[in-house]
Amino acid sequence: MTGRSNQARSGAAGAVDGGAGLDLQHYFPYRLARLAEQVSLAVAEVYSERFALTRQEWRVLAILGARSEIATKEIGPLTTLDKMQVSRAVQGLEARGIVSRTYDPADRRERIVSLTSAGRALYRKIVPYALEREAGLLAVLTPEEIKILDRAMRKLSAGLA
Amino acid sequence: MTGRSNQARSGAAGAVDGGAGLDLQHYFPYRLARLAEQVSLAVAEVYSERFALTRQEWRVLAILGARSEIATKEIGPLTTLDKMQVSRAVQGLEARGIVSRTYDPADRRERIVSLTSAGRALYRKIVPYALEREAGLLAVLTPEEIKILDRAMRKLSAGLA
DNA sequence: GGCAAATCGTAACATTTGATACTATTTTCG
DNA sequence: CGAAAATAGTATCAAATGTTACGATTTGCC
Repeated sequence: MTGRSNQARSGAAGAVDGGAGLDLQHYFPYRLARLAEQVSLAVAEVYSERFALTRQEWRVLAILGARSEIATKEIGPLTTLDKMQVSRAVQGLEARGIVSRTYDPADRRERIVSLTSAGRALYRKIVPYALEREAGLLAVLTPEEIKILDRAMRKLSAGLA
Repeated sequence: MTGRSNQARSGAAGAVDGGAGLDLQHYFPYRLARLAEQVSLAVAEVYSERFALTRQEWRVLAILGARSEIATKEIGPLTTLDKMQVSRAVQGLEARGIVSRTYDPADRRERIVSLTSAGRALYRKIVPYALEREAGLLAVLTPEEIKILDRAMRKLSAGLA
């Protein structure tokens, strides 16, 4: 990704010659996927190993911690989960007493999800660890790097939407 | 991730109060996972929709394009795939005539994977699109931003290893 | 008002992915 | 040398995930 680092590097090691080469180790999409997976794994230690939540459940919990009560259909857009993932995550959380559900009286197709008090307690317990993890990750960067990384991520994301 | 953007923002919208809050939309691990998924999807258009390869098969092909011949056991570390994923990806590629395999005479447990000529042709066909995609993604960034992004990714990755 | 189309959430099925254990071979070392 | 341990790759089974279609309800429109 450093400029043309992935451009024609012909004649290398018996590879396909006469055309462009692609070095996977330096290919930006690969590197990004790899990093995201590493980070995801590191964060999963918090919610998964310590609190037995799936990634999807954790995302839903994170949203509910901030909103406390939410219509099921709003969860998807906020968590980047499709409606089936949301359905399963919420069912999982309900089975463990972390959320409860009621039907919206104004539209009985919809269900409202709320944190139980156990859910609120769990949220309060997890969040410090999650924030600590985030801070720990970013600690290797300078404030300047964080700022640019933030901007770059926004721009990349916007460029894809 | 911008400094303490995820720190205590108590009293917001009926949420859990008296403790720290975590805004998922600004939580770095979430944002990174989201971006990586977007990018992955964009790149998958190239190898998946146009050439019917899975992500794992594409990674193996990308390695073989540069090496042309490789021991199966070397593929995993180079592609971040576990040995089962490698096994399945290689089988898939072999079934489609993209690679062929022989047993290593020096150690008959090992198998050597090589690109067939059809595989080389496929590689040459895909690579330009893949590089074009990468360039397209990065085009929204300035050279300076690319440089810092590159550095930040390296540092984050190293910090996790 | 009433019927067609849309929406919400989930069930049911298919496919993908992950975990475990097995076969074949090679290496280690008593 | 030869038995025990290690290694490469894969089969097999279990779990997670994606897809399709459905039941219940609401909305739009004639």
